[in-house]
Amino acid sequence: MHSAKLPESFYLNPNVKEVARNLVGKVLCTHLHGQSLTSGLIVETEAYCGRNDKACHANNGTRTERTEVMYQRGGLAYVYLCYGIHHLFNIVSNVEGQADAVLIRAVKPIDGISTILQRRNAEELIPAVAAGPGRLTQALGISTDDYGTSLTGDQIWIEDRGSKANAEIEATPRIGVDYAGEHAKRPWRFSIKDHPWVSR
DNA sequence: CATTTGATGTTCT
DNA sequence: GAACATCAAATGC
Repeated sequence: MHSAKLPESFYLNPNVKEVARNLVGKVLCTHLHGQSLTSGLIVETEAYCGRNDKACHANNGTRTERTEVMYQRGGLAYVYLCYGIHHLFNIVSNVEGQADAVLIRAVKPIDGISTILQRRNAEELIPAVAAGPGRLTQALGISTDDYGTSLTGDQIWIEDRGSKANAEIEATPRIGVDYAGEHAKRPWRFSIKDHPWVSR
């Protein structure tokens, strides 16, 4: 079957929670550095809002070199280094000036399995290969070099392969943001219910 | 099993 | 100098 790359309009939605929920069940594809195409089914995302959300890097107009791309129009990649080791992949959403983004937390590999296993130095396809925000970036070859890459290009993009919409999506509190106080309890994490590839 | 700890480097105070 | 949207290996049951 022919798969459809999501258009820029998908990312311009001003409701970042809706974007995060809609991304669950889509397919994240990468074709980088002349290597094989790799892809994975998105099973878990988190929404970060630029206004009144202490967990967001660009909360309430905090504008730095690192977060600059979040203020651009939706449809760009926001990749940054976490804990000095892990590259975390986010999708910028909303229109220019509104710093919203969606963190991809887990995928289930579909295409380029052997390349993915090689990148992760793994033997077999188990959830530890790509269930986790630092893991899937390594599995798909994404790094901070890809900061600001447009998702309407041919390096990183997202497809709708018409996966079954009957999968139950649940909303739970975000992970690893306890420092954000009350905001950490917001149910802005979306995942496919009881899916074995959801992180933690 | 559960819990703890060390690795690692960029950003911001 | 502290904090940080994490992971994997080591330790304690």
